[in-house]
Amino acid sequence: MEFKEAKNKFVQTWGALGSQWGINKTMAQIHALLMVSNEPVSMEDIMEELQISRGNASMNLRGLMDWGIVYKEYKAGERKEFFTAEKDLDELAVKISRERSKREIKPTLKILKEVSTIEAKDSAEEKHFVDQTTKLYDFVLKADNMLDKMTEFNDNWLGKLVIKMMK
Amino acid sequence: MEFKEAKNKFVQTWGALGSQWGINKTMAQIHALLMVSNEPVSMEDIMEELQISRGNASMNLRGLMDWGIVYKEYKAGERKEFFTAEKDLDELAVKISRERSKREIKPTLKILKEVSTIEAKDSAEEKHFVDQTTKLYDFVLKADNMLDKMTEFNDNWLGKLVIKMMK
DNA sequence: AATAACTTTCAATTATTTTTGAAAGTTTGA
DNA sequence: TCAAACTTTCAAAAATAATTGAAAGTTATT
Repeated sequence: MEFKEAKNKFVQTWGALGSQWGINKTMAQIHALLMVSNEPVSMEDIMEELQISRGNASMNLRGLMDWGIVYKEYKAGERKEFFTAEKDLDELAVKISRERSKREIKPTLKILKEVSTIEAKDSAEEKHFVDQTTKLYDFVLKADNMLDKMTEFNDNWLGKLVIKMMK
Repeated sequence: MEFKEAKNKFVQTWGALGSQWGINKTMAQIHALLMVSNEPVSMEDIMEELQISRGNASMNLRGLMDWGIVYKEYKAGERKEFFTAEKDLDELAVKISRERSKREIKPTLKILKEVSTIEAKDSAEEKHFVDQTTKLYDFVLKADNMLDKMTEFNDNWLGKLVIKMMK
């Protein structure tokens, strides 16, 4: 396999994966493209490589910057903007975890707290509901704390964690 | 908040969460409904509670059974089928992890292996591509192994893990 | 202050995904 | 073997999400 083919394959694969994880395909593809680029890429080049419109490129780049995993860069003497991706994978994982926690887990916890604290009358049905949603609340809270802990490590936490787990 | 309202809120929330994670809304809602039901639910009842068609219920129930997180049950003397969800949350997490590994991570690893082993000529661009995809391969492989380890614990692995991490 | 070089926005279009419902399929029991 | 009581399938319709492209917006330069 030659370079161009490999690069394309990687971008396509990462894009497909993105859509399974609630990130849109183009956004994931742009991210993939930037991750494997050794230097900042202009919007023009992104449009060209992925065959997408200016509007599409602009919106998805913004999305990636909102996630904190893509940065704008300016080159001296050049008027246009260039983009780079976070390339450190531990850092990438940390940012994605934090963002998902903020966007999804925290709001879910709030709802779980609410629904699990209704006054369960004596019916088995209601008791089970309260019991199950309480367990779910505890579980999700614990999972979220785990993510927090991981961001504390930060330096190769995944490697350290795997070692700990094997003991 | 009264029971019916709480139950509905929970089902809606879980459904919305599902769509962010690549699982469709109805599938997640059915799962939510079954999780908080203290006894098996018929397809008829699911259709009624979620206001969905027979075809939709049938297909999504099958999807949930393919994930191994919903089971069919038969009641003596009754002709129709009933459904229950896996209610043990550790078990649920293990099943979802295993399935995602099989469906998404393993195929991705295969591609990453392929593209990271092209012969990088001497251009900085190609070198960076090989370097970055290799790192990604290692990272994803490690993450996948971590999931495997977690399934070994199985009994409240999440709690144990959090304790370990705090040390 | 005018213009050139760029980026962002958003209504309309296009593509994708989900849902429906009726026909076909299956199983049980008389 | 027939029919009743179910479930599954799948083509068409509906709903949702992504994309386009041109106009509006912004910023730097002369």
